[in-house]
Amino acid sequence: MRILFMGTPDFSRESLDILYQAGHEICGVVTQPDRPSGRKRKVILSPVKEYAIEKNLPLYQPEKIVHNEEFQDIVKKMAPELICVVSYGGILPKTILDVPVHGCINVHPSLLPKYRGSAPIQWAIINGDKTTGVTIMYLNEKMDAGDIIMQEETPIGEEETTGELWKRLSTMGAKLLLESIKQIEQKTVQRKPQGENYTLAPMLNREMTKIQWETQTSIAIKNLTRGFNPMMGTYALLNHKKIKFWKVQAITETDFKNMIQDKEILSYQTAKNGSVLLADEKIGLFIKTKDGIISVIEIQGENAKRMKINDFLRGNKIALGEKFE
RNA sequence: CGCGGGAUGGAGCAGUUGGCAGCUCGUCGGGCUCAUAACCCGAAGGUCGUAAGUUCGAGUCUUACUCCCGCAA
Repeated sequence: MRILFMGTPDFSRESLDILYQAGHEICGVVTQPDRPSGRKRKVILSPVKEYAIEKNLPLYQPEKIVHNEEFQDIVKKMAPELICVVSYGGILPKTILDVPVHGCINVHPSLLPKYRGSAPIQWAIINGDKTTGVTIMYLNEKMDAGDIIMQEETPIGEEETTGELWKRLSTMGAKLLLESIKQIEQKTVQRKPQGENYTLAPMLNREMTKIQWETQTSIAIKNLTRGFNPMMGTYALLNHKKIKFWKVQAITETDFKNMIQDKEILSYQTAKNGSVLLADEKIGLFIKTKDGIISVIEIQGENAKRMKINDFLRGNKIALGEKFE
C-alpha cells in the first residue's frame, strides 16, 4: 500500500521500519523540524529522520501542518492511500485527514480510551497499573479520540521502567500496525468507537520528579521513580545538593531489620520522613518514608553519573540521620 | 556560539600555598571461624582525559581539544 508516515522519536522508528520491511510503498516521511537542543545547542536528528535518510525516503519537516497550505498540497500530490501517524507530535487538520482514501491511523501506547495524551506509558507506571497495551485507531480531529481498530494488552512488570516498557510497546505497536493495514487492504477492518468515558495522560513536568516525603508512600516513590526512568529520574535534596534516584525498592521495617544484621542504625520510630536510617556501602542506603522504608539501588549525585548505590556510598559518606528534603 | 560542574590504579572519591600519589572498596595470596556483606596479615595494580606551554620541579598554574554530568530549552 502507498503510505505516508508521520513520526518523530524512536518509538515511531520501529513502526516505520516494519512497514518498510514489509514492502509497503513509503511515499513520504514527515517528522518534526530539527531543533537545537541539549547542552551545546547541538542539532540532533530525530530517529525517524535518520531512518528516512538511511533508506533514502522522501523527507518532509514542515514547521507547522495546521494552516499550512503548501504542505497540504504536497500531501495531496503524494496521494497516499493511507497515512500512519506514530508519536508525531501534533494533531492533523481535517484537510489532511481527508486526503487518503483509507484514512489516517495511529499507534497509541495505551488501552484507549484510557490515557489519551502524550505520556501514556509513563502514567501507567506512575499509577502502578498492572497492565497496559497498545491501540491502533483511526485519527479524527480530537486528540487520541478516534475509532479503535485493534488492541493488545500486556502486563507491566513489578520493576519495569518506562524505558523498558517503551521498547516493548513500540515493537508490539509496530506489529499491530502491520496487522491493521492488512485488514484494511482486505477490507475486513472494523471500527469500534471509544465512547466518552476516557482518562488523560498529560505531559510530565520536572516539578513532578521531586519526591514528597510527607505525602508519598514507599510504593508511590518507587512507581514515580521507575516511571521517570530513563527520562529524568526523581530527586531529593541532601545538604542542598540535588540527588537523583533511578531505582528504588519499597521495603518494610521487618525486611529492613533482617538485612541490617548488627549494624548501628537510626531508630525508625524517632526518624523523620526522609531521614537516612542506614548508609552502608555494602548493605545500601535506606530512607524512612511516610509508611515504610525505601532502599535506594541506583543513584546519581550532582555533576556525577548514574551509579549503583554501593559505588556512590564509597565516595560520598552519608551520616545516619541526615535528611533528604 | 545559553549558564555551570567534572575527568586521578578495576569501582567511587581525596589530594592543602606547585616538592616521594592517598582513602574506602574490589581483585590475588595467606590466616582465623560452624559461619559471614565479619576479622587479621601480605601483594599486585596509576604515562593523574589528550596535546602544548610556564618552571629546577606540574595531579596542582596557563592555553587548546575530546568525552561525561547538572541547570536551562
